[in-house]
Amino acid sequence: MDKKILNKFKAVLKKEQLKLTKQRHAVLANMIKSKGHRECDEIYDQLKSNGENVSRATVYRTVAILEKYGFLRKLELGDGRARYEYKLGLDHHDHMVCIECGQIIEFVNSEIELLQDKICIDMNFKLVRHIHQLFGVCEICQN
Amino acid sequence: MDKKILNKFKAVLKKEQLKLTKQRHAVLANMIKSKGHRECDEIYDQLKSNGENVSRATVYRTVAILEKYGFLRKLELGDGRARYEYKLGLDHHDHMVCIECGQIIEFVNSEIELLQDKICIDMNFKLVRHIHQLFGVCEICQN
DNA sequence: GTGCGTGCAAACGGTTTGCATGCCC
DNA sequence: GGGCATGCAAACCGTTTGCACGCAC
Repeated sequence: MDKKILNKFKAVLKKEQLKLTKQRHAVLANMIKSKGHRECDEIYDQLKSNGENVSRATVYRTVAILEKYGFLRKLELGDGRARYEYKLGLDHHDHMVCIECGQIIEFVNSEIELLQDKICIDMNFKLVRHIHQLFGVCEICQN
Repeated sequence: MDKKILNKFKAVLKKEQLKLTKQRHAVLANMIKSKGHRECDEIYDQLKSNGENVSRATVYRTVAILEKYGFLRKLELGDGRARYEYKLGLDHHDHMVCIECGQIIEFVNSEIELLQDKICIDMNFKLVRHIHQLFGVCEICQN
């Protein structure tokens, strides 16, 4: 794992009086390595097939910590399963979801972000985070 | 209930070979009357206190039908409980959610809608529906 | 050594479903 | 009268949690 990231993780854990266990390290390392939009069970299975035994409960507990401290972003796509993506140091983006094949495509639009900020300012609403998801049919599935 | 809406409901049911039961009528009437962002249990409880006995299962089954045919919109706010709002004939809007008090504020921005459409055209993505939710602290809760 | 972290299995909670009965068409 | 709809309770499923043991610090 990148030393800078690991140090940041260590610093966060220390500050919160949490311990750097091999399970926590394994979950973070795995999330950094495969930068998709991943369900907890996927993470659990992949760790298991790597011979790194981390229980499902610990995966859930760890991604919650990683989300809380900004290493991961949690996505809710409305199908009852949460996805996580690694986000530290990466630019913000939103998601298009194909309702046929489930593919998730990222998109960026700074104009929308600005309009969004303006709405919040106008309405005196202190924006903390947002979800902007476009559901439809991707190019491939249209054929 | 407005005759026009009822007729539309009847037409949909007929086309789908479904029956107009008093439970289905009660759920739709209730959704029209109280135009909030409502959980199934809320609908269930309110019907019950009106003396209209509709089982929880039937509420779930009915809102699913009403959503499918465009009478309701389903909102997923990431807390594991779905909300429904009446939408037939009303303008599209999106939502700001206060993370302190849970209040849901509606907002409209046609510029964002246009940009959104443009992104989809550019990426050859056939947009079906979208979610745009702003999470933050409302004016009241900032004090 | 202390006390947080883990694994396990059970609990949770919103939602869905199988089945016998009810009622719209 | 036929067959979809309902109510009930059980099942479902992703996620959370209580508890005894383990391990980082």
